[in-house]
Amino acid sequence: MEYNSSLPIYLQVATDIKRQIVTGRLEPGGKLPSVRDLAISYTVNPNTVSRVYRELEQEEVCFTRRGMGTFVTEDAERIKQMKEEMAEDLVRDFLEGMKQLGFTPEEAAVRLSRDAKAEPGRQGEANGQGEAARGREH
Amino acid sequence: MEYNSSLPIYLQVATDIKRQIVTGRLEPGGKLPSVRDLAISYTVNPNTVSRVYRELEQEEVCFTRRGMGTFVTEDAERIKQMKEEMAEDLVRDFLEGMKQLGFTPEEAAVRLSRDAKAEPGRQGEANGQGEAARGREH
Amino acid sequence: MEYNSSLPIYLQVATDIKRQIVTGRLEPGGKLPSVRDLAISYTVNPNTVSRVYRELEQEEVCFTRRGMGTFVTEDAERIKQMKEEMAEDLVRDFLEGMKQLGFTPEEAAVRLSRDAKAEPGRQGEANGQGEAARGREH
Amino acid sequence: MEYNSSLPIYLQVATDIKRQIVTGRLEPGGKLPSVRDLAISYTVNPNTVSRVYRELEQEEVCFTRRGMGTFVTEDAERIKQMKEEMAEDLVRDFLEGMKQLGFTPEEAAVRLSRDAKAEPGRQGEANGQGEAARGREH
DNA sequence: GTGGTCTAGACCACT
DNA sequence: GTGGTCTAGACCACG
Repeated sequence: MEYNSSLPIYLQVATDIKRQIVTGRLEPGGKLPSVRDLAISYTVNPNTVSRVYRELEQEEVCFTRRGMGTFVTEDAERIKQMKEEMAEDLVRDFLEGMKQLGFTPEEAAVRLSRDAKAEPGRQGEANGQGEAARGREH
Repeated sequence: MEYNSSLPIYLQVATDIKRQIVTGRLEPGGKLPSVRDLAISYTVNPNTVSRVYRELEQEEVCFTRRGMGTFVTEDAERIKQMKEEMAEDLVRDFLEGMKQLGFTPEEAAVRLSRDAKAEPGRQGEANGQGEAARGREH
Repeated sequence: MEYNSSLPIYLQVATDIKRQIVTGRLEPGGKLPSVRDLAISYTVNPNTVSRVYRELEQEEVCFTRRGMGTFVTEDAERIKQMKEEMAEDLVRDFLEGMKQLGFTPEEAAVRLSRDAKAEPGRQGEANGQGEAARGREH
Repeated sequence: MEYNSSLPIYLQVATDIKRQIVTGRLEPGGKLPSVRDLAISYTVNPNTVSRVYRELEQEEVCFTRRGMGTFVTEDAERIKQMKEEMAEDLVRDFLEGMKQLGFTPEEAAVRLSRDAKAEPGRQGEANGQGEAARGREH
């Protein structure tokens, strides 16, 4: 994962976790790594991971059982909803950017459709793993 | 303009200027503010603005006449081309983000078309002014 | 190296580096001195050296790896091409100077051939070292 | 004339005068402009022009008659000799530059001959006038 | 006035 | 350790 200094690290990590959840790499009800392990794999401070889990809990994406660990929500509907929200954010940002270039939403959509065809979907390749723990010291 | 600490300020300012050029708020051949004036309006150091103008020159978007000032290129073709490039970048970033959520380009395009219709183009509003100098301490 | 105040120092240093590259004193792919070291050896500010390296990168003579350093391009063809460009510049300047004295290019060539014979080539001596850091106060 | 800040202005002006003499634009025995007029046409300080004339006198290119003005030497041989010297300087600088690029004098001569043919002599055009008084304040 | 160059010194991200 | 960015302030050449 690449870090973007514009956002607090904990939010960037949280987004990365959420992506793994909405794409099914992390299964509903599945156990998340321990705070300590996740801290190591992302090369961040354990306190930061704690904050990540707190954030995810607040968004009702995860839940914690004392002594057991942190788990992905079992609410498939909530996961689907979250995927929607994240997609909406991307759409909104894209349209905003295009607007700043002088394109109307319709023009943006036309353009995207054209380009999307040029670069057809390769679903299998879409969510490669292995970009997990590229760190940053803390 | 909002600053995003992930990108060097000089590139963010450069992008802002380019947006004003591609949307026609700055006319081909028109004079850009002086280094010092732009430094004041963006609340950055004059050296930073120099770097912005140097960057824009390198991209052949502007040209400089010593003692006269810095000007928007008169090459309308270049401006059009730049607008294309900037739009391509947004499209690429959007598709990449959607891909990370598990959407194929086709799915992304479908979704965008749907949302674009929901929020129809308001051409008149597209190029709002007035978001000039929101500062940054120094 | 002797400084000639007519040209910005960063270009003079850049030219010096390029000379070392085209003559093979600096090898393709080889590491250049760090910004700080070069700043010391030329007795200039590190920012000036940064600008030198930026310039060389723009000319595709060098490339940079963050945290690793700056390196000579591995593209031998580019180096050869650059040597041609630099030679062309010298030829052009020479012919221009002779023209201002009233010599045609042919006359200039004849004269040069005569003088070149008088001072025959000493290939071994051509790439003398040891003219490194002759300073400049700061 | 373009000024080159690497050299004292008086030497740059002197060189310009000498070029006009060796190319015949200023005739042997001819009168040079007054200090005051030359100062105006070059936009420099009259003291600077005085120094120019002093320099030219010392090189025996000009002579001064009190109350009459400054004149080009009538010694055609001296003029021819000076042209030689100036050409020699150019040749030497060119060969030095090529040597720094790794070319032997022979190689430099070969290259120049080739390029000189590519850009054949246009003697009539060689010494255009009209680039006299492009100034510089003082 | 304009932009261009240079210095000094700071802080950051990356390895 | 590496280079990249930014600031502050100085001086210069050009018009």
